[in-house]
Amino acid sequence: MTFAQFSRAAALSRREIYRAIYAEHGPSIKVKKEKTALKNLELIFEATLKISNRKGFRAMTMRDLSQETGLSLGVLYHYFASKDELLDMVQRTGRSIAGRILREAAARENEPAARLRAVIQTHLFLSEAMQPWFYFSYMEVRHLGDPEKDRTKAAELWSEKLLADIISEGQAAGVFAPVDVSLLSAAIKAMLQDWYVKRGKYAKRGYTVDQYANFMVGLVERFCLVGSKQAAPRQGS
Amino acid sequence: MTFAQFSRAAALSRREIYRAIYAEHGPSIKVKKEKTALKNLELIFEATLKISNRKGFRAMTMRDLSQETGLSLGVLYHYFASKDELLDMVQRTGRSIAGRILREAAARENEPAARLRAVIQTHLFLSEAMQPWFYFSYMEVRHLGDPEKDRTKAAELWSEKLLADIISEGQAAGVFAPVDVSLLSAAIKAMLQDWYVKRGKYAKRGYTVDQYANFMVGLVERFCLVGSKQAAPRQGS
DNA sequence: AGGAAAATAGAACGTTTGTTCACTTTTTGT
DNA sequence: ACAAAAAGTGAACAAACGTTCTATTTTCCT
Repeated sequence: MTFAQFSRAAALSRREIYRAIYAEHGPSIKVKKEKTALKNLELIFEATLKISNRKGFRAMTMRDLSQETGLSLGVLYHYFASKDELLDMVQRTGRSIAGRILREAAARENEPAARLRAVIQTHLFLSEAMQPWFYFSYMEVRHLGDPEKDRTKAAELWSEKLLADIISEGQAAGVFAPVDVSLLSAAIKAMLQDWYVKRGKYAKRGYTVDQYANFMVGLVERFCLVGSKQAAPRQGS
Repeated sequence: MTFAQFSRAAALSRREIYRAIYAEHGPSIKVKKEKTALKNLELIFEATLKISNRKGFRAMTMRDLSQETGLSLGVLYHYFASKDELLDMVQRTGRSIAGRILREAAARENEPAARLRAVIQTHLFLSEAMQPWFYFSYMEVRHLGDPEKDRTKAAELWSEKLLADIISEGQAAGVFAPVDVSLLSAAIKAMLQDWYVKRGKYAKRGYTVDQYANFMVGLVERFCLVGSKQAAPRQGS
């Protein structure tokens, strides 16, 4: 699978995302007309990610947000009750989308090696398509209230366990070598996260997400695939 | 090398660290007697790392810092001119210590495979000994002013280039396979960072830094060492 | 076109923040 | 023991913040 194929397959249109937010947070949002609500929700979320990912959510002021969106302070508070609630909304939305797509990808394959490859690729493609969201979620966990913080950490552990289960299954089937499952899945997660946390670095060096995915899959398979081809791994692409 | 050996070898005594800070920031610090200066500097730095690493430097107030250190607001400002300068001081100190130790470790070995192993181990052991510092530096880059931010990023790229150069050298000597140098050194960095960013996760699972170091070295060597032993990698330790 | 409903604007308010400074307490040198 | 120097205190201040609210503009429906 390539990133281009993934983009076509995954239903990730912006319109739908904001429609889902509007539907879910209906009671909290004091705007009646869907058309203006969607337009402003997109403005607000986009600006929040842009400003926060530059200087941090805590350092972003409501006046920053007002200026960037072109909306007045009063209007902003028609979409959330407080700045903290805005933080929760961004967090929740990203998590629910990411969870859905990852679950679908893991269910599509059966054979352990293929499943492992699919989850790695899908995670990378997803974080590529939603980079600001992933970066935000990663950097702002500390500023969440306890309930939302717990949910975020649980989601991260869930995706790591998804990897661990696949590896364990492969070991039981004899296709993966008996490496330390917990450490290997943690290492895979670390590399997955690096793609969206250090996105700028990879862009500057001219790497595409497809190249990174190929490299990661090669690295992981060469480490734990039993009887992996001993030919030297290829460069980049 | 083990972490215990590293701890004994590296000169990392707290007294010396704060003496260096006091010596370097002499003109900015309005306290004449070295003894009280060192005592309070340690209180301030320790408290800054503790509070900031829980809720972020920006969210830490001077009153938080005053309460945690037991020093009054007025006294705090005898050690730095502003909150931003405190941020810079913490950042600079950690960077200079880390840079010195890494440089020494890289110079000690000659053969590429041994050097690579030494740099990985030293980086891990160092971040283990100074975990709060590393975590702080990683999470608060965004809140630095431009000059200090540039220096921090440069230091990170320097350590990545240190890895890349060792790998390139090993490839030229024929001991490393022709893998993508830039991607491999980036992946190594990602795993090194995961150790101190997710320190709590690994602690909860009962892993020591020595186990993590062995795993990482095994993973990397199995990926790029030409003619690496095909025996299945051992579990954990 | 005109009036009701929805959306928008931004001045104003109370809090919290970083920072200062006149003052008190402690330590030092003789 | 005592003055001078150093260290420490916390009330006070201005700026900046999140949030509210009334007044105004725009949109919608008939």
